[in-house]
Amino acid sequence: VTELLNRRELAAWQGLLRVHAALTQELDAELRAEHGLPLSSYEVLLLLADSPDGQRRMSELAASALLSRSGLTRLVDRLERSGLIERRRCPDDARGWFAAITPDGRRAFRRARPTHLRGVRRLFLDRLSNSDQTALAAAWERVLPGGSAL
Amino acid sequence: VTELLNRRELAAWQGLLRVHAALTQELDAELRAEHGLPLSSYEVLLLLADSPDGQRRMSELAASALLSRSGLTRLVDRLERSGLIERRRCPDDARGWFAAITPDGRRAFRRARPTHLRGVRRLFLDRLSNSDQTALAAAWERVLPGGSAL
DNA sequence: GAAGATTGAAGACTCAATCTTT
DNA sequence: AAAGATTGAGTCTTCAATCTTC
Repeated sequence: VTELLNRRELAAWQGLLRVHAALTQELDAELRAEHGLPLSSYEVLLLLADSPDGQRRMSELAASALLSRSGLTRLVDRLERSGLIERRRCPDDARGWFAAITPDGRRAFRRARPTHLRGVRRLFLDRLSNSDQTALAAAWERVLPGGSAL
Repeated sequence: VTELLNRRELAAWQGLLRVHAALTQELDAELRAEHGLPLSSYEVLLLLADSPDGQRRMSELAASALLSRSGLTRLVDRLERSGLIERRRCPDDARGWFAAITPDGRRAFRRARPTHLRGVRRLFLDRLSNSDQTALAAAWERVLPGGSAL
């Protein structure tokens, strides 16, 4: 049989799964309860609010938001229906589209951001020392260098 | 405005999201391609194979598998349809049910385990030093003490 | 033919309501 | 009344196929 995981390996791996599940569930629930905004929608608004002109290509956005292309299409559909973003044709390439954040979208993002940041601090960052955080960041860089995909 | 995240905090938090997404997607794809077994199903088989008598209460299993009760009910439905596990009445408490792994389930698990372990090593553990792994394990313990829920 | 984006169909998950037993 | 488990309805996601433009 393939060598099983030892205690240290198991703790490192299973902990990642447990912590991710617990944190994303709780953060998603808080954003929905206080702002009617799922975590996935918040993340797209964040990416757009941080972009020059408040817009990004659909496929770029899919990669950054860790979603499939079709998954992003549906999510943008929902956000467009809510009036938080809008689609714009890409002038240089008629195949392409931008997703652009609207004024309503910026308002919703500004309101939701403190909730999210407080949550991330309370559930995650506040429980870690600075050197814990540095160690985590270094580990992530070794696992996925340069923030690349696999 | 609420204080934004600094570079270190952002790297620690965003890295967790990126690494989790990339790893679970790839591990799930490998298990499906080689054994027709989604990662969530593999995890339930693992929990049962490791249990005395190869069985666990439904609600215990839901908590361990990081799923809602109803989510686990559906997953057990699928695994029962595939013949990999079966439901058994709980003798002490007529409200309760056990999910029990079948001989076919044990075979499927034994075949899939090397694929999964190799994947976890290749994508995650092999890219980290022993002290990285120890640091991660310590961090998880601080974020979710005792492997508890929130 | 390949890339950007969308659609149809299906899978998987959650919440709230329900049923049964304690 | 509370706990274990399931169901119905709705949401979110993906894969494969499709359409359009490069």
